[in-house]
Amino acid sequence: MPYRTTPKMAERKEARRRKLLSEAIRLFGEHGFHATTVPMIVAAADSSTGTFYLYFRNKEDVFAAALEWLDEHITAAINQAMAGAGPDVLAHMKAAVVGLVRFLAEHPEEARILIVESSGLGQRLEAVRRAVIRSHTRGVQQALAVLGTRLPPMDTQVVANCWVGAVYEAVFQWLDRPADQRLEPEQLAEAIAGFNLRAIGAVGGELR
Amino acid sequence: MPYRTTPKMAERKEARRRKLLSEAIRLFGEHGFHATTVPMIVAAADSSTGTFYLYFRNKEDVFAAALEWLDEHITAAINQAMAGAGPDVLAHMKAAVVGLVRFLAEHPEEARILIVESSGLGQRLEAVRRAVIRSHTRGVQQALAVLGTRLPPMDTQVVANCWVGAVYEAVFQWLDRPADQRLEPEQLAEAIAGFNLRAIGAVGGELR
Amino acid sequence: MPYRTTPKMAERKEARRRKLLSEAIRLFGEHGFHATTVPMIVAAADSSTGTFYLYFRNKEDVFAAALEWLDEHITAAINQAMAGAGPDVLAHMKAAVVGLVRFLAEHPEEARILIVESSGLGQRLEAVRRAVIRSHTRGVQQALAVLGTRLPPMDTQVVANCWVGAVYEAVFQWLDRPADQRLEPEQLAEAIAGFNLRAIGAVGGELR
Amino acid sequence: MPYRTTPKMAERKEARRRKLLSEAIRLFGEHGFHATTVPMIVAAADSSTGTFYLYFRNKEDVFAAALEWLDEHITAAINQAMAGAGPDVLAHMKAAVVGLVRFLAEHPEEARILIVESSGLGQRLEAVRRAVIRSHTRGVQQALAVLGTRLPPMDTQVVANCWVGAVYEAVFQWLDRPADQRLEPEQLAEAIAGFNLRAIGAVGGELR
DNA sequence: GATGAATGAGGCTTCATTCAT
DNA sequence: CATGAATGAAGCCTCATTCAT
Repeated sequence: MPYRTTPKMAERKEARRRKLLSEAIRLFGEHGFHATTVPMIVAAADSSTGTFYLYFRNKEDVFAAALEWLDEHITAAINQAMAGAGPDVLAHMKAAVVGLVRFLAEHPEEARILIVESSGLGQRLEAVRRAVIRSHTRGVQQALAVLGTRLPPMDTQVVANCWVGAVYEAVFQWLDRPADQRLEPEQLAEAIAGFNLRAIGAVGGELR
Repeated sequence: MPYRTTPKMAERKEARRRKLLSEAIRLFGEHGFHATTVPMIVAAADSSTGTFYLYFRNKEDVFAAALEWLDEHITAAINQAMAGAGPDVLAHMKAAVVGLVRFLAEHPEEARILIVESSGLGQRLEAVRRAVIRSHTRGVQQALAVLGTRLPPMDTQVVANCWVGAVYEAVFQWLDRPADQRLEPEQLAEAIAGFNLRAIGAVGGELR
Repeated sequence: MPYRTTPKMAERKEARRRKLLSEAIRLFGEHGFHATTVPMIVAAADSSTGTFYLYFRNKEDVFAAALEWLDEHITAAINQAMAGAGPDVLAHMKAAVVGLVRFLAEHPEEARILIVESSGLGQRLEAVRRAVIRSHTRGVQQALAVLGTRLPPMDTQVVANCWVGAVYEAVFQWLDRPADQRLEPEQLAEAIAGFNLRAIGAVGGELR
Repeated sequence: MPYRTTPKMAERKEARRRKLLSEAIRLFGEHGFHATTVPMIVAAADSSTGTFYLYFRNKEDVFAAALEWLDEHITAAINQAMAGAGPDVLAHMKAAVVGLVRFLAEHPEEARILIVESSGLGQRLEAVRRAVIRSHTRGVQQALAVLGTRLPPMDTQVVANCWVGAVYEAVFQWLDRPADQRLEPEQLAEAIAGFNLRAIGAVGGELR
């Protein structure tokens, strides 16, 4: 008699996949793509090689899934932060920075997969990784476009890259220090946002 | 007749080492640490594996040497740029940015070893890589210290990181575009320097 | 109410087994033993791994069943062909060849499991495969024994092997050509039978 | 000082390769392609995995080399046998059979790689394997062409396949028996040659 | 009976490093 | 000094088989 897949089984399947993915994210963040082995991942997830390949086509695939996960969560964190920021574009931009910094600060291990590795992953993965950062860059660029002529004259492409680079580098260096020597995340966010806002000509929340 | 090491021999030795190192830098930049193999390096340098290990303890060692080479040249480029900048600190800082950007733009392949995947090397190499960037950060921080109270209130640690992050990210994204879609290096440098200077409160070459 | 195995259930069971087996035969013929995986078989048969192991002990088992199936059908085809051949032994032998060739030509995919890679299965399967061919060889040998002294002097053992080898090789090479470049099966059978009959000294349907 | 590759080294290299290849041939013949593992080969050759991949691109490559080796030696054996056979075409054909049978009988382990495996090796290998047998078939066909109208009417394509199939099957079945129950190789060769010659209408060394 | 998720042994292959020549 | 053949540890991945549902 044709038994069907029970909802319980589907749940367990999903749970397994999530476990594998979350351990993979952690390990990729800690050791990078190459130094993280499939055996390491399955051991951390209390699973087995076979199971791993049941859920992911290969090691690259799980790395891509990790980046995707990160992308979604970063985007959500930024959107949520912006949602509470009122109508002003500058306030939005600041909120986005604060949301991003807060997220990165609260998920240090996951965040590290954005720095820890770069090319040498085959074109495919590097492209995905770049896309994550590039999507923020685009957001910044759009905001700058809205501000338009009120800005000092500047190349918005370059400025957007500077903006994003400033955020990530500041956060990563912050993550690199021992936890007891770190600023409060809020202060960090404030400092970075201040830097960037001044860089586009805003003073005291106003473009002057 | 007892051999002596003639100057000529020493020259040849040095030349061989340089050849190996320069090919290694190029290949690391192109493919990353893991995807670059020792056989690839020695083939490119018309040498042999045995000889490679005569000049470098191992693959990490040559990567470290590559980073060191890059550090020296970047530092030299910056210092040279600053040397022609007059007495003003702000002018110095701008000159440093311009010098750095110009160097990275002129040595794209070598520059890439700073972003290119290098993890899973034990902490050691990653630390070296960080050190290169950190040394610029320190330079920026010192300059900021000199400007002292004339600056808007800001955490100089964070600001220095933002400053450096802005430079590198903007340059790397610039390198990522097809050559015919790039700004002129000078314009790029100008845009980045403008971003950073505004971010520390400078307007029109003056701290407002 | 106590269950009894209804005839209908037994039918369905048998049908399932047949489906699995026939798909397995097809796939083994197409890809060989190793390149055919259990998942491939169950997918082709719209079944599941679990069910597969309900009907077959393991992958070797289904291959053995495939060979057995082929043996039975080949034997039946030969017997049927011989049944219509009148009393003459030579006519019987010719009819057997024709029947075999016709069957192989009409079931090319199934026939291929006799040539297709099947080794590395322990001796067991290879032995089964050999047995199929050997049984024809025995048939030939018995016929030769009946003809006895009317034959030219020859080692019947060797001759029987030659006879069978000639049939299979000719058919397999025939199967290897594109369908539009093949002789008609009847002509093929005629040619092979002629070869073999001449080889045992028969000319014009008579032992010279 | 640029040491050159000494002749002694080249010798050793060649010896290593030969050792690996000959052990591979033996093992392939014994167990077939799939059941023969690279570790098995290197262990038998007192070598190491790394060395194996120094001489062969992969496992398929060494199998191809094995087939090539066999092809060369079979061809040589046949040619040598034919060289001493006088001017008559029939005598040549008989000599070829005798030469082939003798070679296969004297190299039973190597010969087995021609039967033991077939498709499922990727197209490439199967093609190579087929080519070995097909080249004999072509030789037979050419000889038949020379005999031309003196032959009974027959499809030379089919006949050539029968001819070759008869030889191989008879030899392989012969190899399958325990050594003490085998005919003498010369008698075997004689019997097979007799079968084939009669099959093309030759009686007593003459086409009648 | 039927299902398919889970397992893990074991295969192939790469490449940093050594050492005899 | 220079060479490159040899090594083997270790990684990725497949797939036959089991068993809880």
